[in-house]
Amino acid sequence: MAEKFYLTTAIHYVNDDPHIGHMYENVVADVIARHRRRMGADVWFLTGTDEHGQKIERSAAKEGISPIELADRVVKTHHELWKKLNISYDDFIRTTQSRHRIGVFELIKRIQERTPDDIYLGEHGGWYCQNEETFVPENQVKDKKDESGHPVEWTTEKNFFFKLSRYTQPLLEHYRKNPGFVYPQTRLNEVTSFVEQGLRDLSISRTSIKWGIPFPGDPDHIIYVWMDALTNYISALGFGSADDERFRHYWPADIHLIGKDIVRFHAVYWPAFLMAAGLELPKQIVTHGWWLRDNQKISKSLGNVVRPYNIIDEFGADPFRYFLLREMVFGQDQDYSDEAFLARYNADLANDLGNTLSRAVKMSDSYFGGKTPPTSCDDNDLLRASKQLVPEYLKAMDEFAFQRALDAAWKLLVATNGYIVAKEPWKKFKETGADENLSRIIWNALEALRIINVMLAPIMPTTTSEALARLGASADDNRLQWGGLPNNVPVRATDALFPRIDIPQYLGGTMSNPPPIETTQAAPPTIAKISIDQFFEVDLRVAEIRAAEKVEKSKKLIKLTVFDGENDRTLVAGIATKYTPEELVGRKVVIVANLQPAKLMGVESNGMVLAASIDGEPSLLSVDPSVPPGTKVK
RNA sequence: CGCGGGGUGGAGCAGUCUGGUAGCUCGUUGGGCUCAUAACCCAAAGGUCGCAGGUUCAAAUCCUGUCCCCGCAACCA
Repeated sequence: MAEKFYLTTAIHYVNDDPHIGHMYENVVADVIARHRRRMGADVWFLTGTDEHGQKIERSAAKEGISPIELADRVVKTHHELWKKLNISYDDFIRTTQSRHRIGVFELIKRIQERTPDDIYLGEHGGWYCQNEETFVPENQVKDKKDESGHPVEWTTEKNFFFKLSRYTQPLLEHYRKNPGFVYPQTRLNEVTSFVEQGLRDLSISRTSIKWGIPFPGDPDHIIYVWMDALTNYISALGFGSADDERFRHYWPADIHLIGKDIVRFHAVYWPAFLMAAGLELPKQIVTHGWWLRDNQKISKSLGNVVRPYNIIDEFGADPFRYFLLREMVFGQDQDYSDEAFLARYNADLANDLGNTLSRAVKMSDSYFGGKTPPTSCDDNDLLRASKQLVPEYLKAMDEFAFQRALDAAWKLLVATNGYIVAKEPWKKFKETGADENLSRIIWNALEALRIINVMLAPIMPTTTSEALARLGASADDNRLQWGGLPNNVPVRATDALFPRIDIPQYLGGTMSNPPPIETTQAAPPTIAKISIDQFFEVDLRVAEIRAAEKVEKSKKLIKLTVFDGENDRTLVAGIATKYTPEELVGRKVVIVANLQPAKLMGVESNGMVLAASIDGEPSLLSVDPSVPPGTKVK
């Protein structure tokens, strides 16, 4: 009986098309799944989508469609992409499916039965916006207004709560006993110190949201994000349904693969829910890093979302999959660029892998009548190299160190190239013909390439099948031991597997032309026209800076005392990245004098200093020194 | 003292947990080969591993302090 192996990705939120981060996560999961499968495990690989919540509700409303219509549309792009990327998932869960709802109900029921006071009705306080009919997250509230300027009020509502606080000690205990529970270790340390500060109970329902799963027995309440989303890992297995055989077989999960940003929910909330319900905990939560663009986090608002569909379309899934795993040190963040991809493609895939395959196959083809050589060999340098490198490769694969795994494969590849040069088979063919010695040499090179391609198969499933077939092995060969290549079977010498690419030409000419990167630009904000009267509502004046000091513990803020012609007033400006307090004193600036006061880092600011902003860098508007303070600006 | 990540040859990065001659890819220079995708092979130049202390026979690696960069959180009025 094969060992079961249950692997999940996070479910992806459907408010937008997937980007490189989602792609990376699913590719990594797929590589793990394929590797385990061919090592004989009984793998169940789950991915899916998170479709509930306010954002979806609102995006859909904006487009004038129902939430489910929006979700259906985005899910379609997910499916298409995963097909394109060869993601071999066994199941795809959507949180809008009835099986998911059944699973969530069952989880809540189990918690209520087991520890009745773990879920209770309590009061939740937050900033509520009348216009949007919703609670606004704390960080989007400024001066009692939300991001779009609507007034918000501190409001309380009745919510269901989960008694997370009760699980502080049990969780810490679990971390202590299972140091591998979160990988890598630094993430577990992070979680541990968070839990050590003590946990607060968790609000698990909202009455202000419509789009979601109603709370059992109280349909005014909608089950809130994490209680809903996390449950997908068991609802997909049929948890709570009549047919829960899969749940009984595959649960607990062997690996939840997630991004490092949601480790808290998976390592704290999720195990707490499961403990409360009396269910087994997942064995391991594996966290990966982020893809960055120009060393910045990818975000929609920055408009630097990377969606390299052009790369995938042009080069196919395999080179892209290879790049994702080779370029990133698992767990760390990594910068993305098309140039880096192209460099890897040419150097590793075209020059090394493709070219070596090509030269070896062509020699076999022409020296041995289109077939693999008649004589095998079980004592040579390449055999010894493979005996050392294959275990290294396997160890790295088990540790999610894909970069090292690929390194091991490439060492064997480089050794093969070196072997060919050292043995000079072309010379031997001219001198002595296709004798036994030559047969061994070519066979060794082909056999090493067979093993290399078997190593690479989980990462590049399509091209390695093709390569194995060209070598005379079977396309689904998965034997990592030396000696698997048959004699006297046809090889296929044909076109290049990874044709070299002319990088400057691909990037469209000179360096002065920045390469086309597939990004979605943030839509240019459309600013409504205002009347001149509206403009005059803004009281712009010249003011002189009398004093300036940095605001304590702040990075950007400088507290200014300015003379506006009548009074000294205090205002706070976010310009510390560019200006020191000393150089500001005595300077004349333009201020907005009738702005509502606001508190920033505890300092009240009465007005605003005008500055031009270049990529977030402020540059103060200067005024002719002869202009006296208090002068109106229009 | 908010939390975390990073500082290693020209560029990009491994290596740090489990101290022991500093490694990979790209780039540069010289040579070789011509089977192969103007590719491949060999060799060379290039690093006081941010800085300062400490532990040790031995420190990129462990400890202490310090500087700089980047995220997150809190402040861009």
